[in-house]
Amino acid sequence: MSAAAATFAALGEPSRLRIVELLRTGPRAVGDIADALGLRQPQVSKHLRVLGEAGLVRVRPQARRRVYSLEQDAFDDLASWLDSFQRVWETRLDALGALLESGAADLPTDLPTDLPTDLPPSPPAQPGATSPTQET
Amino acid sequence: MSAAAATFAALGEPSRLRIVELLRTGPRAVGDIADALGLRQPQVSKHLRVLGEAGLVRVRPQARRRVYSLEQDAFDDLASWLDSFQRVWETRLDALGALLESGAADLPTDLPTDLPTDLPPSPPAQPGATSPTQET
DNA sequence: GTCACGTATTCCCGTCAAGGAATATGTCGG
DNA sequence: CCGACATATTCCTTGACGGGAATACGTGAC
Repeated sequence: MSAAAATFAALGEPSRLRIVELLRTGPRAVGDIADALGLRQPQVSKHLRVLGEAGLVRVRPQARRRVYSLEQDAFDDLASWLDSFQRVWETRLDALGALLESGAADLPTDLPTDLPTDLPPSPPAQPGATSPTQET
Repeated sequence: MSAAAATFAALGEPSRLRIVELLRTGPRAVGDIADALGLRQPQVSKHLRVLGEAGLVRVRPQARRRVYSLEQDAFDDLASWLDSFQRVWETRLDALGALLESGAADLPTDLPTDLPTDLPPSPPAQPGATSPTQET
């Protein structure tokens, strides 16, 4: 599994995502995380293990406690992965614009000129609103 | 499950991530995706459904085919989610800078850029690497 | 050494999701 | 209407994952 997929899989678990978002406010020990999120300590340890294997957190033993913090590099990698998508839109829109300006009204039929507009009755899902997915 | 978690979960499946990365090069019909990735058509349809419910792709019926393309909004949302993490580092670095300027500043400029509770400078973290536990 | 504390690991179990195969739905051409 | 093509859906099985409970490990205090 690609590293990116492992990263996404780790973040795809709600409890783990909450842990990551909590650590966004600063490093925390295992017990503190469990307390803050209302989770049990063993589950938190398990989740932290997965997050660690995905390179998302690092641990620093401090006396008897183990303080976890976010691993910046992982988020940098995520950002550059995302960047490779941002450029897609720009490139495609530029290409479309150039094509239109060049007087090419005879667009090939297989040219995807379908960026904007119509959306068939399918996924209204968007972060920030609950998806119509069958959620238990 | 938060919408962000659903998005990450969708991308956390290797085949789905490959589909998304393929669609980065432009819209594709289901059969073309299956052919390009060496997957079977029903599985591709299932994955596309999940991606659609996560708001990551949209579909445009075109004759007998259904052409899928990336949904830009989902990636914008991901980017802003990531930004909220980037600011963490900046904030801390700013705080560090402010601290230096505020008078305690006779420190060398090559001060290790550590977080609130000092970090040893050694981030070999690459996605797909090892656990954070100190392998002794 | 012994104990208490914090954390990691193990085992068990229920659930869920992914792949395979078969089939249903939908759409176009004749 | 019918057949061919493209895609979606269903059923089934199996493996992985998450939570609960109990326990092992490591470290500091006495």
